Amino acid sequence: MRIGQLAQLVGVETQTIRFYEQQGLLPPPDRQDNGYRVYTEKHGEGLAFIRRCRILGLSLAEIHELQSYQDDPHQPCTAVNALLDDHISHVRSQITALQALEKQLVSLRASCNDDRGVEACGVLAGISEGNMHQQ
Amino acid sequence: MRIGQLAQLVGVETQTIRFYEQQGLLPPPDRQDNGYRVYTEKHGEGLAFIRRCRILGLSLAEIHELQSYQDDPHQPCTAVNALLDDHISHVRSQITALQALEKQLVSLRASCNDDRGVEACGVLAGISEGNMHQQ
DNA sequence: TTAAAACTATAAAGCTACTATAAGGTCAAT
DNA sequence: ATTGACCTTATAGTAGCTTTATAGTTTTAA
Ligand SMILES: [Zn+2]
Ligand SMILES: [Zn+2]
Ligand SMILES: [Zn+2]
Ligand SMILES: [Zn+2]
Repeated sequence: MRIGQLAQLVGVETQTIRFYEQQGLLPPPDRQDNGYRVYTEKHGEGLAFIRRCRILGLSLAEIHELQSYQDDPHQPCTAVNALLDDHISHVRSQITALQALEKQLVSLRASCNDDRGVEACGVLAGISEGNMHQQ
Repeated sequence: MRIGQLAQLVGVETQTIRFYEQQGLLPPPDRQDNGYRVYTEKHGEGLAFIRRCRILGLSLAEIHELQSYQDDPHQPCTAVNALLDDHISHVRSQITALQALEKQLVSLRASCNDDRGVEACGVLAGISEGNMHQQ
């Protein structure tokens, strides 16, 4: 299986596959005589794993860490679960920050309707005056 | 006023000020004979405006757009308000996506307790099996 | 058969919004 | 005279790819 087929199978671009290989997330495959990469099903599974992790918002570093646990299956899975717990709290704090931001933006937006000139725009005035309530 | 004083006044690093100048967000100040930048109060206001926009999550491109409106004060402010509306919807869709993600992560986490080996870890199994419900 | 289309390879740059480092010039005080 | 604080430019690094450039290979079609 060549790189294009693998890419289509998993739904990634070929460059992305090369990039993961370069980053050490995907093992370097064998090469044909012409230098073309040849992939096996294992590579497909590995790549799909990476993609699912990315969809879950995990960073490449976190994925790398997960892979190191996979390579050592007799360890207790405490570290895996802890990694996920950490990531969940990342996500939660992002949500909290964005919600505070949304509130601020909505109140700023409420300070203007569309029937004004830029010089009287409540939004621009609100930003310029700097009476922003820090979270 | 030199760059260090301006930086301290607004609470930014000096490199950030030079960066904004390079990006066309802050007008190039006059220079002393020795090449040092000399800033006025106007620059201070401009820089503070940029920083407040950044705190509101606006991109440098969006800030640039806002500045172009400021330079043309007789236009109606429809575009300003529209920019903010767009940004609010950016933020809202990010929140929605993150909330869906959080749900997925929490349910994945619930599939494992800490008292297993990596080979039986519900989290790793959940990712590997790929039975993830796409949002 | 040959020429174009499609695929592969590497290397390097671009994206965002800075931050950090290097190597050096300027200035006040000691 | 030299230390230290400040300023200058240029360059590289961050994350996770995407895009571009350049070139070699394979497949398909005329
Ligand atoms: Zn994380
Ligand atoms: Zn307005
Ligand atoms: Zn925006
Ligand atoms: Zn587990």
